[in-house]
Amino acid sequence: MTISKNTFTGEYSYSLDAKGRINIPAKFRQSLSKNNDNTFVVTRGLDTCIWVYPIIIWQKIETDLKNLSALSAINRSFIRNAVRYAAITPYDKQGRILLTPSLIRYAELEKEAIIIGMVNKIEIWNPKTLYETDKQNLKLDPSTFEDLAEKIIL
Amino acid sequence: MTISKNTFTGEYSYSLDAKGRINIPAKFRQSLSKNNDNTFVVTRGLDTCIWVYPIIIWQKIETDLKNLSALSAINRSFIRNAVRYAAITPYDKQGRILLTPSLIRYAELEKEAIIIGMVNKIEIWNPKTLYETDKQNLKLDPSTFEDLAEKIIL
DNA sequence: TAGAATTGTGGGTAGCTGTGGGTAATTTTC
DNA sequence: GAAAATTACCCACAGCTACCCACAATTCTA
Repeated sequence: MTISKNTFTGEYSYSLDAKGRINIPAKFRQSLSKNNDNTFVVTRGLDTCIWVYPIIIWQKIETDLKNLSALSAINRSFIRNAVRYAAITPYDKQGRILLTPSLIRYAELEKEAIIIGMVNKIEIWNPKTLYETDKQNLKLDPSTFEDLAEKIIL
Repeated sequence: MTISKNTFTGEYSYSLDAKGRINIPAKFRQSLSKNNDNTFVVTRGLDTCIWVYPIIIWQKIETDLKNLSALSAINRSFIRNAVRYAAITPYDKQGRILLTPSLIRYAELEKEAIIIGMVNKIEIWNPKTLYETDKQNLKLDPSTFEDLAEKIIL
């Protein structure tokens, strides 16, 4: 396997079932490194979607958060917002993870869902919301994209 | 099991009963390392909430406190608050801990309570108070938030 | 191309979880 | 020292979750 571990690309259409479970594409599961213990962490994304991390990546975030002093009110608020909506979910024998009702509400998920590989994390979207967000983003300053493209691609 | 011990994430709604008992989410109890002996330490939080530590973590904090300079006013008041109201509470067969009347009053707790995993500790809130505190925190310096987010999440 | 293996989706059930309440032991009060 | 109040420990039970199995559709393979 030459493809690097814990890296996700591509877009897939999956369905959320009545119990709040959703399948993670087999390709994504196969990309997980062994030490992830078949486990993801789900949390609120910055857009109207759910972010899914391999637990190994999330543990790095946890460690950093542990090192913030609780004496500062800003730190406390930051930690609270960062971890409040996070849930650790190992996937079952069929490769599905369980989403919390709170996250499903936040991402406005119904039955149909789009799963997108975002390199080091995965996003889960309601197709309609994704379409609307894409449309909005087209209006953003294109030069910003060019700056990013130069930094990353070149 | 690669999932780290004594680490708590997520938000849950639980109820405080007439005897001052409250359930600790099963997931949090399962995250406790064996040497905690099914026991937590509860004390006043720096916000209007109750802080709950695994006893092992609390012992580490006590040691650190002893090493803090007694000269600094903030340290003195922190020590006074943290230690003075601390109570050791093992959880019962149903997974509940007993809160002291003094702590219940301090956190303005009524029947409904929100329990938040804060990585290395747990917070217990009155939902209303939490909502108000959230609103207040929006007024904190946003640039600090962004700095933290860039350092930690990316 | 046909068979085998894998993948995505749905559903059933045993056991666990959260919540309330009871009772015996212990402490407090007069 | 007895009565009252409090505490610690136990049981009950409804609702939910984790785990299991089934099966159709798709992909792989020889």
